[in-house]
Amino acid sequence: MSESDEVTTSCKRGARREEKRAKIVQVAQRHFTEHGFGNTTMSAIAADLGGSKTTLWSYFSSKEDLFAAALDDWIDRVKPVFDVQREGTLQETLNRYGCEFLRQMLSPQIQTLFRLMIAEGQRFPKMGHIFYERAPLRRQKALACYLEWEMAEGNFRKVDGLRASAQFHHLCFYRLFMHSMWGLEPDTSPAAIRSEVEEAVEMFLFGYATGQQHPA
Amino acid sequence: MSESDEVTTSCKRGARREEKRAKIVQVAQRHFTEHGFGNTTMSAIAADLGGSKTTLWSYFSSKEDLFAAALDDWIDRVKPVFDVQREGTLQETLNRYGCEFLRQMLSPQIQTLFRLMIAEGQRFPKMGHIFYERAPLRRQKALACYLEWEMAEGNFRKVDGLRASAQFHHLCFYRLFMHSMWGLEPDTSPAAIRSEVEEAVEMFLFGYATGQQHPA
DNA sequence: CACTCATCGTACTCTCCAGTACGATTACCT
DNA sequence: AGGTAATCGTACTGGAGAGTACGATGAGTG
Repeated sequence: MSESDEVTTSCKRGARREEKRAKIVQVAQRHFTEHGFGNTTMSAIAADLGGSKTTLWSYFSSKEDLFAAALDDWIDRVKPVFDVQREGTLQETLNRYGCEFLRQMLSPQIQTLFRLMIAEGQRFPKMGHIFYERAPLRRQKALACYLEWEMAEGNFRKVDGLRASAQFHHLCFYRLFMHSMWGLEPDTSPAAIRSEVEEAVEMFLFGYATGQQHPA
Repeated sequence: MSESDEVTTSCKRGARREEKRAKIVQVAQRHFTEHGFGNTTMSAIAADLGGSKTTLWSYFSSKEDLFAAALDDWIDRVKPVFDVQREGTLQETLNRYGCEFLRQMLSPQIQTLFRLMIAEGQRFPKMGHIFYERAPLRRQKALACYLEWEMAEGNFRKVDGLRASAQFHHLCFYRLFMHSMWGLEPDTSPAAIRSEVEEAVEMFLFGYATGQQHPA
């Protein structure tokens, strides 16, 4: 967004400006993610920076501008391990991947990000798209890719890989995740995570019906 | 909460007070669910009521008080059709139930309720518990009851009914629901709903693995 | 009728906070 | 050195909105 503004005539000035901007965004991020949009004040950010408000406004012309920049940067930074380590059976791989995924989703950072996206989503319609494409969709594509490989190997029914991938993610995380969002303080120990994911994987692969075969 | 305060010495006065209170809560509810907590003003509620601000504060001593009351009442009122109509096969029943469920979840009211729960959840820690028990949990129990019946009939693997129920609900609604939350404006036509639920049901019952039987 | 409680309207205080004005200071650049 | 951009601190404006004060008007009760 701000790299290619124009050829920076001076070197140190331009560099400092970038640095400062980054620092502002970083501080703003902390405030926004700790208190949300409404309860964060520009004055507090300026004070925290040690600088003056004037300077703040010379970088971002409004609070919403700053928020957008902070969220942008945050989303860029949230690049958790999307990789699917293809070791062992399909079942083993899904278990391993699922546990790692769920563990990440239960981290405070991700919780806060979701909370912000949902709470302020109305105010920034574009944010939703950006967020969705960079985080959940990217994830789902990565797993879909793996699932399609397993389809080719003959270990997985031939279905829409992306949808199956989304289904798997939802199965793994929404129960504990939403409980956590609602303040129910669910058990998020490694053992609980493992159990949650195991149930999901088993159902995902084998289903619950008895005495019948796949319709397809 | 306010029924058993004390024996109302006068009859008409007490009755009117209850009525008025209910009306206030109702109006407040509309405002809160339409604009959220932060963007709702007490003055607007008073104006909408036709009454004066003084009266408002004679019923609720603060904005947060009123919000709590409104949410309380709302949660009481959210009693969508939890019943599972047991007609046709397991598959048919799940499809019918799932579609109705998803349809309800995509309504603006439910969306807003979730948004409020998540956004203001920090401010009202108790709310999360109340909400969870009255809405999602109640739902999941209703379906779990049906699933356990199907287990007894031999059509469903013998597993934890509540967890399976939760899994089914999550499979059905989270994809479209969250897309809608993020402002992605997904297709929510009856056809799209049907398709989403069909995929969920099929996976739920039969799984995706090929060439193997249930491990249990 | 006398009394009381609820309500009303209006105008007010108080606080918080985004955003601005302005003059002074400190880098950097040529 | 002299010019220029960025920065600083402080004090201000302006608006929004929670909550209050107060005097007036009814309606219900005894």
